[in-house]
Amino acid sequence: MKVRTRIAPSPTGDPHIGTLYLAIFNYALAKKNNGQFILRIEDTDRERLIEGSTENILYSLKWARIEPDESILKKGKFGPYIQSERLEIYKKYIDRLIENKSAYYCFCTKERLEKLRADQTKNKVQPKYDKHCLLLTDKQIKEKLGNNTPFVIRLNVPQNEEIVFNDLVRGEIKINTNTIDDQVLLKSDGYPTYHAAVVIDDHLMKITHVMRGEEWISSTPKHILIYRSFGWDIPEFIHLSLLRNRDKSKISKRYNHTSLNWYIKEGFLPEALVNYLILLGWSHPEGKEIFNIQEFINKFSFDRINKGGPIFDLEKLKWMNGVYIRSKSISEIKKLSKPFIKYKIENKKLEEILKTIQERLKVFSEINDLISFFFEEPNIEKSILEENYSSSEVKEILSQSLKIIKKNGINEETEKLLREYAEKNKYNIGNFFMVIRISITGRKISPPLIETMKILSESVIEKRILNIINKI
RNA sequence: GGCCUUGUCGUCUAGUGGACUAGGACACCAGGUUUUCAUCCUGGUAAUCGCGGGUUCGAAUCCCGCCAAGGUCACCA
Repeated sequence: MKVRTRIAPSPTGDPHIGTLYLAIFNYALAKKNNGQFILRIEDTDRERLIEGSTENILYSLKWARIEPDESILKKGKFGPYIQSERLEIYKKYIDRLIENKSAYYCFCTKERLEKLRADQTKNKVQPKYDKHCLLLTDKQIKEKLGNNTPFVIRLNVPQNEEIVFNDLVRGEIKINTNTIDDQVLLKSDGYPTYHAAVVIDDHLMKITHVMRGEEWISSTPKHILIYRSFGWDIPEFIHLSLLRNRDKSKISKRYNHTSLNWYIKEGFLPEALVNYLILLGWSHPEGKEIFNIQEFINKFSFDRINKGGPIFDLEKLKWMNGVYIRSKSISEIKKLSKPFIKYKIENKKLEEILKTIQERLKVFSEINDLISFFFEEPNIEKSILEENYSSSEVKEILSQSLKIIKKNGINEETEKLLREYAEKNKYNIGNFFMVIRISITGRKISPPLIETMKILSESVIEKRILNIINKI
Protein backbone atom coordinates (compact mmCIF):
# COMPACT_ATOMS: atom_id res chain seq x y z
CA MET A 1 0.00 0.00 0.00
CA LYS A 2 1.22 3.46 -0.94
CA VAL A 3 1.93 5.70 2.01
CA ARG A 4 -0.21 8.81 1.97
CA THR A 5 0.03 11.56 4.57
CA ARG A 6 -1.60 14.90 4.96
CA ILE A 7 -1.82 18.12 6.83
CA ALA A 8 -5.18 19.67 7.37
CA PRO A 9 -4.86 23.28 8.49
CA SER A 10 -7.75 25.61 9.10
CA PRO A 11 -7.76 28.91 7.28
CA THR A 12 -8.30 30.92 10.42
CA GLY A 13 -5.42 33.37 10.34
CA ASP A 14 -1.75 33.71 9.58
CA PRO A 15 0.00 30.53 8.46
CA HIS A 16 1.26 28.94 11.65
CA ILE A 17 4.73 27.69 12.46
CA GLY A 18 3.16 24.52 13.88
CA THR A 19 1.57 23.85 10.51
CA LEU A 20 4.97 23.94 8.85
CA TYR A 21 6.41 21.70 11.55
CA LEU A 22 3.75 19.09 10.95
CA ALA A 23 3.98 19.55 7.19
CA ILE A 24 7.70 18.78 7.23
CA PHE A 25 7.22 15.53 9.11
CA ASN A 26 4.28 14.40 7.02
CA TYR A 27 6.11 15.31 3.86
CA ALA A 28 9.19 13.37 4.92
CA LEU A 29 7.24 10.27 5.87
CA ALA A 30 5.48 10.26 2.51
CA LYS A 31 8.65 10.91 0.51
CA LYS A 32 10.59 8.31 2.45
CA ASN A 33 8.11 5.74 1.15
CA ASN A 34 7.62 7.15 -2.32
CA GLY A 35 4.16 8.15 -1.27
CA GLN A 36 2.11 11.30 -1.46
CA PHE A 37 1.70 14.25 0.81
CA ILE A 38 -1.66 15.97 0.68
CA LEU A 39 -2.84 19.39 1.75
CA ARG A 40 -6.48 19.57 2.74
CA ILE A 41 -8.10 22.78 3.88
CA GLU A 42 -10.41 22.32 6.85
CA ASP A 43 -12.76 25.25 6.70
CA THR A 44 -15.74 23.84 8.52
CA ASP A 45 -15.68 26.49 11.20
CA ARG A 46 -17.43 29.23 9.32
CA GLU A 47 -17.13 31.72 12.13
CA ARG A 48 -13.37 31.71 12.46
CA LEU A 49 -12.74 31.80 8.73
CA ILE A 50 -10.33 34.50 7.62
CA GLU A 51 -10.14 35.63 4.06
CA GLY A 52 -6.82 35.01 2.38
CA SER A 53 -5.47 32.52 4.86
CA THR A 54 -5.74 29.60 2.45
CA GLU A 55 -3.56 31.47 -0.04
CA ASN A 56 -1.17 32.27 2.76
CA ILE A 57 -0.82 28.63 3.76
CA LEU A 58 -0.20 27.67 0.17
CA TYR A 59 2.38 30.40 -0.22
CA SER A 60 4.29 29.62 2.93
CA LEU A 61 4.54 25.91 2.09
CA LYS A 62 5.85 26.88 -1.30
CA TRP A 63 8.35 29.22 0.33
CA ALA A 64 9.52 26.40 2.58
CA ARG A 65 9.63 24.04 -0.41
CA ILE A 66 7.39 21.56 1.32
CA GLU A 67 4.99 21.24 -1.53
CA PRO A 68 1.98 18.95 -1.47
CA ASP A 69 1.39 16.39 -4.20
CA GLU A 70 -2.32 17.06 -4.02
CA SER A 71 -4.08 20.22 -2.92
CA ILE A 72 -6.65 22.72 -4.10
CA LEU A 73 -4.04 23.91 -6.59
CA LYS A 74 -2.76 20.54 -7.66
CA LYS A 75 -5.79 18.38 -7.97
CA GLY A 76 -5.49 14.65 -7.53
CA LYS A 77 -8.07 11.89 -7.74
CA PHE A 78 -9.52 12.49 -4.31
CA GLY A 79 -10.83 16.04 -4.41
CA PRO A 80 -12.21 18.45 -3.64
CA TYR A 81 -9.37 19.31 -1.27
CA ILE A 82 -11.33 21.87 0.69
CA GLN A 83 -13.99 20.71 3.09
CA SER A 84 -16.60 23.35 2.37
CA GLU A 85 -16.94 21.80 -1.09
CA ARG A 86 -17.50 18.33 0.32
CA LEU A 87 -20.68 18.94 2.26
CA GLU A 88 -22.74 16.48 0.20
CA ILE A 89 -20.19 13.79 0.86
CA TYR A 90 -20.31 14.26 4.62
CA LYS A 91 -24.07 14.29 4.64
CA LYS A 92 -24.23 11.05 2.74
CA TYR A 93 -21.81 9.28 5.04
CA ILE A 94 -23.19 10.65 8.27
CA ASP A 95 -26.63 9.46 7.18
CA ARG A 96 -25.16 6.01 6.97
CA LEU A 97 -24.17 6.29 10.60
CA ILE A 98 -27.74 7.22 11.48
CA GLU A 99 -28.98 4.17 9.61
CA ASN A 100 -26.72 1.77 11.42
CA LYS A 101 -27.46 3.44 14.75
CA SER A 102 -23.93 4.61 15.38
CA ALA A 103 -25.19 8.16 15.41
CA TYR A 104 -28.42 9.91 16.30
CA TYR A 105 -30.32 13.15 15.91
CA CYS A 106 -30.18 15.58 18.78
CA PHE A 107 -32.61 18.46 19.09
CA CYS A 108 -31.48 19.78 22.43
CA THR A 109 -31.37 23.52 22.71
CA LYS A 110 -28.33 25.49 23.62
CA GLU A 111 -30.01 26.40 26.89
CA ARG A 112 -30.60 22.79 27.88
CA LEU A 113 -27.03 21.89 27.04
CA GLU A 114 -25.72 24.80 29.04
CA LYS A 115 -27.79 23.91 32.06
CA LEU A 116 -26.73 20.30 31.85
CA ARG A 117 -23.12 21.35 31.70
CA ALA A 118 -23.49 23.76 34.59
CA ASP A 119 -25.09 21.12 36.79
CA GLN A 120 -22.43 18.57 35.95
CA THR A 121 -19.68 21.02 36.67
CA LYS A 122 -21.29 21.88 39.97
CA ASN A 123 -21.51 18.22 40.92
CA LYS A 124 -17.91 17.74 39.85
CA VAL A 125 -18.65 15.19 37.21
CA GLN A 126 -17.19 15.37 33.73
CA PRO A 127 -19.43 17.48 31.49
CA LYS A 128 -20.97 15.14 28.96
CA TYR A 129 -24.10 14.94 26.89
CA ASP A 130 -26.67 12.76 28.66
CA LYS A 131 -27.93 10.95 25.54
CA HIS A 132 -31.31 12.55 26.13
CA CYS A 133 -32.28 12.52 22.45
CA LEU A 134 -31.27 8.92 22.02
CA LEU A 135 -34.60 8.10 23.65
CA LEU A 136 -36.61 9.80 20.93
CA THR A 137 -38.88 7.49 18.92
CA ASP A 138 -38.75 7.42 15.13
CA LYS A 139 -42.10 9.16 15.11
CA GLN A 140 -40.90 11.98 17.33
CA ILE A 141 -37.80 12.45 15.24
CA LYS A 142 -39.80 12.59 12.04
CA GLU A 143 -42.12 15.14 13.57
CA LYS A 144 -39.32 17.44 14.72
CA LEU A 145 -37.57 17.12 11.41
CA GLY A 146 -40.85 17.98 9.72
CA ASN A 147 -41.15 21.11 11.87
CA ASN A 148 -37.69 22.19 10.82
CA THR A 149 -36.47 22.00 14.40
CA PRO A 150 -32.74 22.71 14.40
CA PHE A 151 -30.71 19.60 15.05
CA VAL A 152 -27.26 18.17 15.25
CA ILE A 153 -26.14 14.61 14.74
CA ARG A 154 -24.18 12.98 17.51
CA LEU A 155 -21.97 9.93 17.69
CA ASN A 156 -23.42 7.27 19.96
CA VAL A 157 -20.41 6.41 22.05
CA PRO A 158 -20.63 2.99 23.73
CA GLN A 159 -20.21 2.86 27.49
CA ASN A 160 -17.25 1.57 29.42
CA GLU A 161 -15.20 0.20 26.62
CA GLU A 162 -11.43 0.40 26.35
CA ILE A 163 -10.29 1.82 23.06
CA VAL A 164 -6.72 0.80 22.41
CA PHE A 165 -4.50 2.06 19.66
CA ASN A 166 -0.85 1.92 18.87
CA ASP A 167 0.80 5.26 18.37
CA LEU A 168 3.89 4.69 16.26
CA VAL A 169 6.04 6.89 18.47
CA ARG A 170 4.34 6.59 21.84
CA GLY A 171 3.31 2.97 21.83
CA GLU A 172 0.04 1.62 23.10
CA ILE A 173 -2.50 4.14 24.33
CA LYS A 174 -5.63 3.02 26.11
CA ILE A 175 -8.63 5.26 26.74
CA ASN A 176 -11.98 4.32 28.23
CA THR A 177 -15.05 5.46 26.32
CA ASN A 178 -16.57 6.72 29.56
CA THR A 179 -14.32 9.72 29.22
CA ILE A 180 -15.63 10.51 25.75
CA ASP A 181 -18.62 12.68 24.99
CA ASP A 182 -21.24 11.92 22.35
CA GLN A 183 -19.45 14.10 19.90
CA VAL A 184 -21.42 16.25 17.48
CA LEU A 185 -20.67 15.03 13.97
CA LEU A 186 -22.93 17.32 11.99
CA LYS A 187 -23.54 20.85 13.19
CA SER A 188 -26.85 22.65 12.89
CA ASP A 189 -25.46 24.76 10.08
CA GLY A 190 -25.05 21.62 8.00
CA TYR A 191 -21.28 21.58 8.31
CA PRO A 192 -19.56 18.57 9.81
CA THR A 193 -17.31 18.96 12.84
CA TYR A 194 -13.63 18.23 12.60
CA HIS A 195 -14.11 14.76 14.01
CA ALA A 196 -16.54 13.62 11.34
CA ALA A 197 -14.85 15.36 8.45
CA VAL A 198 -11.36 14.22 9.32
CA VAL A 199 -12.31 10.57 9.40
CA ILE A 200 -14.41 10.64 6.26
CA ASP A 201 -11.81 12.61 4.32
CA ASP A 202 -8.83 10.64 5.54
CA HIS A 203 -10.58 7.45 4.52
CA LEU A 204 -11.74 8.73 1.15
CA MET A 205 -8.36 10.29 0.43
CA LYS A 206 -6.70 6.99 1.36
CA ILE A 207 -4.55 8.49 4.07
CA THR A 208 -2.44 5.71 5.58
CA HIS A 209 -0.64 7.62 8.34
CA VAL A 210 -2.30 10.28 10.42
CA MET A 211 0.55 12.31 11.85
CA ARG A 212 -0.69 15.27 13.82
CA GLY A 213 -0.19 17.27 17.00
CA GLU A 214 -0.29 15.75 20.43
CA GLU A 215 -3.42 17.70 21.25
CA TRP A 216 -5.38 15.12 19.28
CA ILE A 217 -4.43 12.10 21.35
CA SER A 218 -7.47 12.26 23.55
CA SER A 219 -9.88 12.50 20.65
CA THR A 220 -8.32 9.66 18.71
CA PRO A 221 -10.72 7.12 20.28
CA LYS A 222 -13.64 9.09 18.85
CA HIS A 223 -12.09 8.81 15.44
CA ILE A 224 -11.49 5.11 15.89
CA LEU A 225 -15.11 4.67 16.87
CA ILE A 226 -16.18 6.45 13.70
CA TYR A 227 -13.91 4.33 11.51
CA ARG A 228 -15.36 1.27 13.16
CA SER A 229 -18.92 2.39 12.66
CA PHE A 230 -18.25 2.69 8.97
CA GLY A 231 -16.40 -0.60 8.90
CA TRP A 232 -13.30 1.10 7.55
CA ASP A 233 -9.64 0.27 8.06
CA ILE A 234 -8.00 2.33 10.74
CA PRO A 235 -4.89 4.26 9.69
CA GLU A 236 -1.67 4.45 11.67
CA PHE A 237 -1.56 7.23 14.21
CA ILE A 238 1.48 9.29 15.13
CA HIS A 239 1.24 12.16 17.57
CA LEU A 240 4.04 14.71 17.51
CA SER A 241 4.73 16.77 20.57
CA LEU A 242 3.69 20.38 20.50
CA LEU A 243 6.08 23.28 20.10
CA ARG A 244 6.20 25.21 23.36
CA ASN A 245 6.67 28.70 24.69
CA ARG A 246 9.39 29.30 27.23
CA ASP A 247 6.84 28.75 30.00
CA LYS A 248 6.20 25.32 28.44
CA SER A 249 2.69 26.09 27.28
CA LYS A 250 1.62 25.43 23.71
CA ILE A 251 3.39 27.86 21.39
CA SER A 252 1.50 31.14 21.04
CA LYS A 253 1.76 34.71 19.91
CA ARG A 254 2.20 35.86 23.45
CA TYR A 255 5.75 34.57 23.67
CA ASN A 256 6.76 33.70 20.15
CA HIS A 257 6.37 34.65 16.55
CA THR A 258 3.96 31.99 15.36
CA SER A 259 3.22 33.45 11.96
CA LEU A 260 5.33 32.15 9.12
CA ASN A 261 4.92 35.55 7.50
CA TRP A 262 7.11 36.97 10.22
CA TYR A 263 9.94 34.55 9.53
CA ILE A 264 9.71 35.29 5.83
CA LYS A 265 9.73 39.05 6.37
CA GLU A 266 12.48 38.87 8.94
CA GLY A 267 14.71 37.23 6.40
CA PHE A 268 15.07 33.70 7.60
CA LEU A 269 16.10 31.17 5.01
CA PRO A 270 13.53 28.44 4.43
CA GLU A 271 16.18 25.74 4.64
CA ALA A 272 17.31 27.06 8.03
CA LEU A 273 13.79 27.20 9.45
CA VAL A 274 13.03 23.74 8.10
CA ASN A 275 16.29 22.34 9.46
CA TYR A 276 15.63 23.89 12.86
CA LEU A 277 12.07 22.62 13.02
CA ILE A 278 13.22 19.12 12.13
CA LEU A 279 15.73 19.27 14.95
CA LEU A 280 13.01 20.13 17.43
CA GLY A 281 11.08 16.99 16.61
CA TRP A 282 13.73 14.52 15.66
CA SER A 283 17.37 13.71 16.20
CA HIS A 284 19.85 12.74 13.54
CA PRO A 285 21.32 9.25 14.07
CA GLU A 286 24.84 10.62 13.74
CA GLY A 287 24.17 13.60 15.95
CA LYS A 288 24.35 16.05 13.06
CA GLU A 289 22.54 19.33 13.41
CA ILE A 290 22.96 20.95 10.03
CA PHE A 291 21.34 18.92 7.26
CA ASN A 292 18.75 19.38 4.56
CA ILE A 293 15.28 17.97 4.08
CA GLN A 294 16.51 15.26 1.73
CA GLU A 295 18.88 13.93 4.36
CA PHE A 296 16.03 13.98 6.84
CA ILE A 297 13.92 11.94 4.45
CA ASN A 298 16.73 9.44 3.95
CA LYS A 299 17.40 8.99 7.65
CA PHE A 300 13.85 9.37 8.93
CA SER A 301 12.56 6.83 11.39
CA PHE A 302 9.85 6.93 14.03
CA ASP A 303 12.14 5.82 16.82
CA ARG A 304 14.15 9.03 16.58
CA ILE A 305 11.14 11.29 16.95
CA ASN A 306 11.28 13.21 20.23
CA LYS A 307 8.44 12.74 22.63
CA GLY A 308 8.90 15.77 24.85
CA GLY A 309 7.54 19.18 23.89
CA PRO A 310 10.46 21.34 22.79
CA ILE A 311 10.71 25.02 23.67
CA PHE A 312 11.13 27.11 20.57
CA ASP A 313 14.46 28.94 20.78
CA LEU A 314 14.77 31.87 18.40
CA GLU A 315 18.42 32.35 19.34
CA LYS A 316 19.41 28.95 18.04
CA LEU A 317 17.36 29.46 14.91
CA LYS A 318 19.23 32.71 14.28
CA TRP A 319 22.54 30.97 14.76
CA MET A 320 21.49 28.32 12.29
CA ASN A 321 20.32 30.93 9.82
CA GLY A 322 23.78 32.49 10.05
CA VAL A 323 25.37 29.13 9.33
CA TYR A 324 23.26 28.81 6.19
CA ILE A 325 24.00 32.37 5.10
CA ARG A 326 27.72 31.80 5.47
CA SER A 327 27.53 28.64 3.42
CA LYS A 328 26.13 30.41 0.38
CA SER A 329 27.94 31.92 -2.56
CA ILE A 330 27.98 35.68 -3.03
CA SER A 331 25.69 35.47 -6.03
CA GLU A 332 23.14 33.55 -3.97
CA ILE A 333 23.43 36.05 -1.16
CA LYS A 334 22.95 38.83 -3.67
CA LYS A 335 19.75 37.31 -4.96
CA LEU A 336 18.41 36.60 -1.49
CA SER A 337 19.27 39.98 -0.01
CA LYS A 338 17.94 42.16 -2.82
CA PRO A 339 14.33 42.21 -1.62
CA PHE A 340 15.54 43.44 1.76
CA ILE A 341 17.89 46.21 0.63
CA LYS A 342 16.42 49.66 0.46
CA TYR A 343 19.35 51.25 -1.35
CA LYS A 344 19.82 51.29 -5.07
CA ILE A 345 23.16 49.68 -5.76
CA GLU A 346 24.82 48.54 -8.92
CA ASN A 347 25.57 44.82 -9.09
CA LYS A 348 29.31 44.92 -8.86
CA LYS A 349 29.35 47.22 -5.88
CA LEU A 350 26.64 45.21 -4.15
CA GLU A 351 28.77 42.10 -4.41
CA GLU A 352 31.75 43.91 -2.91
CA ILE A 353 29.64 45.11 -0.03
CA LEU A 354 28.06 41.71 0.57
CA LYS A 355 31.48 40.10 0.74
CA THR A 356 32.31 42.33 3.70
CA ILE A 357 29.15 41.55 5.66
CA GLN A 358 28.25 37.97 4.79
CA GLU A 359 29.76 36.46 7.90
CA ARG A 360 28.24 39.18 10.05
CA LEU A 361 24.70 38.58 8.85
CA LYS A 362 22.23 36.49 10.81
CA VAL A 363 18.90 37.47 9.22
CA PHE A 364 18.42 39.49 6.06
CA SER A 365 16.29 42.15 7.68
CA GLU A 366 19.41 43.38 9.50
CA ILE A 367 21.14 44.12 6.25
CA ASN A 368 20.24 47.81 5.83
CA ASP A 369 21.58 48.54 9.23
CA LEU A 370 24.81 46.79 8.40
CA ILE A 371 25.44 48.65 5.16
CA SER A 372 23.82 52.04 5.69
CA PHE A 373 27.09 53.92 6.10
CA PHE A 374 28.04 53.04 2.55
CA PHE A 375 25.19 55.24 1.37
CA GLU A 376 24.44 57.73 4.09
CA GLU A 377 26.70 60.28 5.66
CA PRO A 378 27.39 58.96 9.14
CA ASN A 379 26.29 60.91 12.13
CA ILE A 380 29.26 61.05 14.41
CA GLU A 381 29.21 61.48 18.15
CA LYS A 382 32.13 63.62 19.21
CA SER A 383 32.37 61.72 22.48
CA ILE A 384 33.06 58.31 20.94
CA LEU A 385 35.68 59.86 18.69
CA GLU A 386 37.50 61.29 21.69
CA GLU A 387 37.31 58.23 23.89
CA ASN A 388 41.06 57.73 23.74
CA TYR A 389 42.45 60.96 22.39
CA SER A 390 42.01 64.69 22.75
CA SER A 391 40.47 66.60 19.87
CA SER A 392 43.85 67.91 18.77
CA GLU A 393 45.23 64.38 18.70
CA VAL A 394 42.23 63.18 16.72
CA LYS A 395 42.75 66.02 14.28
CA GLU A 396 46.39 65.15 13.93
CA ILE A 397 45.70 61.46 13.36
CA LEU A 398 43.08 62.19 10.75
CA SER A 399 45.00 64.77 8.78
CA GLN A 400 48.15 62.66 8.72
CA SER A 401 46.18 59.58 7.71
CA LEU A 402 44.42 61.51 4.98
CA LYS A 403 47.77 62.58 3.62
CA ILE A 404 48.94 58.97 3.45
CA ILE A 405 45.73 57.87 1.79
CA LYS A 406 45.82 60.63 -0.78
CA LYS A 407 49.41 59.94 -1.61
CA ASN A 408 49.07 56.16 -2.02
CA GLY A 409 45.46 55.53 -2.84
CA ILE A 410 43.62 52.78 -1.00
CA ASN A 411 45.44 49.49 -0.94
CA GLU A 412 47.36 47.10 1.25
CA GLU A 413 50.44 49.31 1.04
CA THR A 414 48.45 52.19 2.52
CA GLU A 415 47.42 50.00 5.39
CA LYS A 416 51.06 49.23 6.05
CA LEU A 417 52.00 52.90 5.94
CA LEU A 418 49.22 53.88 8.31
CA ARG A 419 50.35 51.26 10.72
CA GLU A 420 53.92 52.40 10.52
CA TYR A 421 52.85 55.96 11.15
CA ALA A 422 50.90 54.88 14.22
CA GLU A 423 53.78 52.85 15.58
CA LYS A 424 56.23 55.66 15.04
CA ASN A 425 54.04 58.03 16.99
CA LYS A 426 53.38 55.51 19.75
CA TYR A 427 49.67 55.25 19.12
CA ASN A 428 47.93 52.09 20.16
CA ILE A 429 47.13 50.36 16.87
CA GLY A 430 43.57 49.49 17.78
CA ASN A 431 42.77 52.96 19.06
CA PHE A 432 44.45 54.62 16.14
CA PHE A 433 42.45 52.74 13.54
CA MET A 434 39.34 53.23 15.60
CA VAL A 435 39.54 56.98 15.03
CA ILE A 436 39.65 56.44 11.30
CA ARG A 437 36.91 53.81 11.45
CA ILE A 438 34.55 56.07 13.30
CA SER A 439 35.26 59.00 11.03
CA ILE A 440 34.47 56.97 7.96
CA THR A 441 31.67 54.68 9.12
CA GLY A 442 30.25 56.55 12.06
CA ARG A 443 30.44 53.47 14.24
CA LYS A 444 32.80 51.49 16.38
CA ILE A 445 31.81 48.25 14.72
CA SER A 446 32.31 47.83 11.01
CA PRO A 447 33.64 45.49 8.35
CA PRO A 448 37.44 45.52 7.84
CA LEU A 449 38.62 49.08 7.26
CA ILE A 450 40.63 48.79 4.07
CA GLU A 451 37.90 46.73 2.33
CA THR A 452 35.36 49.27 3.40
CA MET A 453 37.45 52.19 2.19
CA LYS A 454 38.02 50.56 -1.19
CA ILE A 455 34.29 50.33 -1.70
CA LEU A 456 33.65 53.84 -0.47
CA SER A 457 36.23 55.42 -2.83
CA GLU A 458 38.89 57.97 -2.06
CA SER A 459 36.78 61.03 -2.62
CA VAL A 460 34.08 59.99 -0.18
CA ILE A 461 36.68 59.15 2.42
CA GLU A 462 38.38 62.49 2.00
CA LYS A 463 35.09 64.27 2.34
CA ARG A 464 34.15 62.40 5.50
CA ILE A 465 37.53 62.88 7.12
CA LEU A 466 37.70 66.57 6.30
CA ASN A 467 34.25 66.95 7.66
CA ILE A 468 35.39 65.66 11.02
CA ILE A 469 38.53 67.71 11.06
CA ASN A 470 36.53 70.86 10.48
CA LYS A 471 33.88 69.95 12.98
CA ILE A 472 35.94 69.27 16.07
C1' G B 1 -10.85 17.84 38.93
C1' G B 2 -11.19 13.17 35.38
C1' C B 3 -8.51 11.12 31.39
C1' C B 4 -4.09 11.05 28.31
C1' U B 5 1.03 12.30 27.26
C1' U B 6 5.85 13.71 28.82
C1' G B 7 10.08 14.32 32.43
C1' U B 8 18.79 14.12 31.13
C1' C B 9 22.94 20.97 31.60
C1' G B 10 19.20 27.74 31.25
C1' U B 11 17.44 25.79 26.08
C1' C B 12 17.49 21.65 22.02
C1' U B 13 19.19 16.86 22.66
C1' A B 14 22.66 11.82 22.68
C1' G B 15 21.96 7.74 25.67
C1' U B 16 17.81 1.14 24.68
C1' G B 17 21.79 -2.67 31.97
C1' G B 18 28.75 -2.21 32.44
C1' A B 19 32.77 1.73 27.16
C1' C B 20 28.80 7.49 31.64
C1' U B 21 34.05 10.53 36.54
C1' A B 22 26.62 11.37 31.45
C1' G B 23 28.47 13.10 25.11
C1' G B 24 27.13 17.09 21.42
C1' A B 25 24.71 21.91 19.92
C1' C B 26 22.74 27.00 21.20
C1' A B 27 23.51 30.59 24.92
C1' C B 28 27.16 32.21 28.52
C1' C B 29 32.50 32.87 30.25
C1' A B 30 37.91 32.82 29.24
C1' G B 31 42.03 32.52 25.81
C1' G B 32 44.03 32.62 20.64
C1' U B 33 43.76 34.75 15.40
C1' U B 34 42.24 39.95 13.94
C1' U B 35 43.23 47.58 13.66
C1' U B 36 36.83 47.02 15.69
C1' C B 37 32.89 43.60 15.18
C1' A B 38 31.90 39.02 13.11
C1' U B 39 33.92 34.44 11.47
C1' C B 40 37.35 30.68 12.82
C1' C B 41 40.24 27.78 16.65
C1' U B 42 41.11 26.18 21.91
C1' G B 43 39.35 25.69 26.71
C1' G B 44 35.64 26.39 30.67
C1' U B 45 31.00 26.93 33.73
C1' A B 46 26.57 24.14 33.59
C1' A B 47 22.45 18.00 34.34
C1' U B 48 23.55 13.96 41.96
C1' C B 49 19.64 11.92 34.63
C1' G B 50 11.91 14.90 38.43
C1' C B 51 11.63 12.40 43.58
C1' G B 52 11.40 7.85 46.62
C1' G B 53 11.64 2.77 46.82
C1' G B 54 12.83 -1.98 44.50
C1' U B 55 15.29 -5.74 40.91
C1' U B 56 20.60 -6.56 39.80
C1' C B 57 27.41 -7.81 41.17
C1' G B 58 26.09 -3.22 38.40
C1' A B 59 20.51 1.40 36.47
C1' A B 60 19.82 7.64 33.21
C1' U B 61 18.51 2.84 31.11
C1' C B 62 14.03 -2.55 34.00
C1' C B 63 9.67 -2.60 37.87
C1' C B 64 6.46 0.03 41.49
C1' G B 65 4.77 4.43 43.91
C1' C B 66 4.71 9.56 44.05
C1' C B 67 5.51 14.46 42.05
C1' A B 68 5.70 18.09 38.31
C1' A B 69 4.71 20.01 33.47
C1' G B 70 1.77 19.93 29.17
C1' G B 71 -2.56 18.45 26.43
C1' U B 72 -7.72 17.42 26.49
C1' C B 73 -12.61 17.34 28.37
C1' A B 74 -17.33 22.64 22.60
C1' C B 75 -22.54 22.76 17.29
C1' C B 76 -13.25 25.25 17.49
C1' A B 77 -9.92 22.93 14.89
